Amino acid sequence: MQLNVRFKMNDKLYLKNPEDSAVGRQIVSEGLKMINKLGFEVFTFKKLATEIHTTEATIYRYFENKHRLLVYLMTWYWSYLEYKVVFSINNLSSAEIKLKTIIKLLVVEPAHTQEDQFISEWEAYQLMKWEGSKAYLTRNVTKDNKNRLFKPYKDLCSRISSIIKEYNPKYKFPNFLASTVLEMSHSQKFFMENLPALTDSPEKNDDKLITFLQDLIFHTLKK
Amino acid sequence: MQLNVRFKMNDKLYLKNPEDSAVGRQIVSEGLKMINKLGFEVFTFKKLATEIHTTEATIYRYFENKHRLLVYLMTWYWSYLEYKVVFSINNLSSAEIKLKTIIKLLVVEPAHTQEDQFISEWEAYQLMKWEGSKAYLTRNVTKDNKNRLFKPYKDLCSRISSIIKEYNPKYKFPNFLASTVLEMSHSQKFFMENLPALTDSPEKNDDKLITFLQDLIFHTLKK
DNA sequence: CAAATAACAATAGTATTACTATCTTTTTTA
DNA sequence: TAAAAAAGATAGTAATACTATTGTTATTTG
Repeated sequence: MQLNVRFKMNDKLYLKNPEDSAVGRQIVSEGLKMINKLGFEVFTFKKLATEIHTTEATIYRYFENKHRLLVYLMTWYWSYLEYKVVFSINNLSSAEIKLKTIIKLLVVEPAHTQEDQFISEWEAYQLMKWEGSKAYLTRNVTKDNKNRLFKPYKDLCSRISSIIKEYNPKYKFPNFLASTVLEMSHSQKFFMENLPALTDSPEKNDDKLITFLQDLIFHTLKK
Repeated sequence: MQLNVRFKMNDKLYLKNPEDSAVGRQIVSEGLKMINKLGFEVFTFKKLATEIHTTEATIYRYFENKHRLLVYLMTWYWSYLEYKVVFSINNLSSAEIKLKTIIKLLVVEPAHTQEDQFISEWEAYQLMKWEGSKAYLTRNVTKDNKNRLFKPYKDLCSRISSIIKEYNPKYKFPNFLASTVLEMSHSQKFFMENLPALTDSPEKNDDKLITFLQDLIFHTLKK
């Protein structure tokens, strides 16, 4: 089975929908790869234009600036993660198993092989790890938030939050806990790979992080 | 009592020690304020030079680029936090009370009044909240880390980690937990103020965040 | 099928950024 | 008080982050 997911993207994210044309799709998919390769600060529309044999002007017809492209990509990934979460816990009846499944899903790096999707899952995962928080750590958060650009992130968070409530309806801080797990599943991986002294897993050992997060969640939610 | 703290800064952080001259100190203290005002991306050395009535060239004699200034400031703040942590738990014998004290210290915004220090604590706290992770989320992490630029952050983390171990010597993930608390004490505050849907505290209510983090830590460390 | 229209390429141009270089003046220190 | 160091003044460059214009090529629609 070769599944191909698409999400309805907020139209404030772009000037012209990149999904509607070949160039548009290239801007998004190659842009993602290039941001990962160079880092967001070094990435420019000029470089991307050269890479995909188009012009800067063309890219600017799709995205207002490179930050919008970043938010577009992150938004796609958050939606994708919510989809994966929903899919993975489908038919599971125990909230405990649901939460365990979600943590694994968040921590484990997706496979890199044969990805012929519009947006590469593996690349999106790398982006989350390295540039994810830059989507909201700007002076435009409030405006962007009003434009509902972070809705997919909030939806993902509240999806996890509701399972936390399912597990322990009396727990007072399901959103804090959900966003903590979400944030930490990515940033602790960054630490493991780049600043291992901040972690307890010097090698790329996902199991320890999974155990840590599961412990954290279930001890906290103990009834 | 008017205490004035100074830390030995890593000399890889600057080209010329800004503490040694009036302009240097202005670059640091006004630079901090300006980054907070404009946001790191919009901040430039040119603008800072105009503000403090000096030239770009002069600033470049102190710092290689604006990212180095950011790391300098963050490094100062991490050292300062460690100092505050050590100071605040001095004479406390119970590891539990130590951890509770530290969480409060991390979460509560410092007072803004009459700060005649070289670096304003309140401004540094804002910087941590808005730009903190940008210090390490770059393609230079590894190099910067080799130059020991993140040592103060690691020291702060391991300081907390050792109290966690003191509280429960059998706990397997003291570093994960310490860095989680450290990161979350700042980024959940950012969420509370800017993306409250991700939290359980719509108003600026520190108590809830403090309770959440204390719960998190003590349930996790339950023997 | 022709005409209209939208999309894209090509090109040019501007203000700002992120620097480097050089020379002069001022301040510090020996 | 002379030498050295720091700062100021000024200039310049390559790259960035855009905007605008015009011509060309697809695509849509009447």
